[in-house]
Amino acid sequence: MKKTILVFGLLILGLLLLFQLSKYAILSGDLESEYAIAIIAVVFFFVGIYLNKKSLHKNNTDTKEVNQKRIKELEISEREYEVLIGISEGLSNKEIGEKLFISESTIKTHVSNLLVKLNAKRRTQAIQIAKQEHII
Amino acid sequence: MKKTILVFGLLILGLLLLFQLSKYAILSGDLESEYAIAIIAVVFFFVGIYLNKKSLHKNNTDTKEVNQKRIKELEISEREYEVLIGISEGLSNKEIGEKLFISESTIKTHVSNLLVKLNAKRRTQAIQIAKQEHII
DNA sequence: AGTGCTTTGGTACTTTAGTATGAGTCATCT
DNA sequence: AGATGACTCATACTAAAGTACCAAAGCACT
Repeated sequence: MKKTILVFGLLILGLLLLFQLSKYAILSGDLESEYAIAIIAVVFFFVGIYLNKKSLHKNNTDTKEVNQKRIKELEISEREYEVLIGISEGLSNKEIGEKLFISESTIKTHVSNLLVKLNAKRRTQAIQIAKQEHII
Repeated sequence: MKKTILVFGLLILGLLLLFQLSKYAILSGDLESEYAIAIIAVVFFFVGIYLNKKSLHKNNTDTKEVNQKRIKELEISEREYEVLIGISEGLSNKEIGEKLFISESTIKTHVSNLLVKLNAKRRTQAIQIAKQEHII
């Protein structure tokens, strides 16, 4: 957060400086007004692109941040989450068990608990809800 | 495509016009150079944002276009695709049947064919593959 | 009119999924 | 030390999902 403020502060400062410089350059005749205007145009053009990318990127990281919080809110444990990932990868209970080195019975227990916590009736619905909640 | 060229042409024309106008405005003293520069800055700032959004949006529609082609390549029929959507929504065969007003038996047939066409062992895997193929 | 494809539906059967219940282990917290 | 919660596993069921095979209706194309 502090970094963002610093970057923006420097950005605005730089732009104001450029602003003043170009104004005096034009008035004093040191610089052709075409060049000054062109520089301003190009700079602001890229500033526009930069800020746009920044804000879009922010949204992405925001939704990724929601993940962990939501998982905790739903009281999904570490192991249950691993099972959830297995489900979303299209694995069977048996395959998930082999992947995590535990029995199929245990997977069934985890899946059952997951369905309750995600308020889903089936594993396919669990996938859909988990995606909606941005936890996978 | 033609529309894009038209928009860009008009955009460039407008910017050039603005450019010339501001130059003459400054030279003739009709307008304070600050204002001219400010206008240029603001305009190019938004042009930067606009072009950025445009290019990002283009990528999205591109991936959406892949959809239909891939569905045909995989020889997935209209009805099968509707069933696939039902699966991805987390519905049971029975629920999909009720949604499409056909029997559960028929859904099972469609699902079975879908699994072969998508090279999946389970409906959950079908979801994963369908997402990978950008067909849902 | 015949061919091919999609869609529909059914029966019978096998395999997964999911529920309910109980129980043991282990680490952590109080 | 005892409570708590996460993880493990098993048995016994019930409910879905999936497979295999067959069959018929409808549509488009030639």
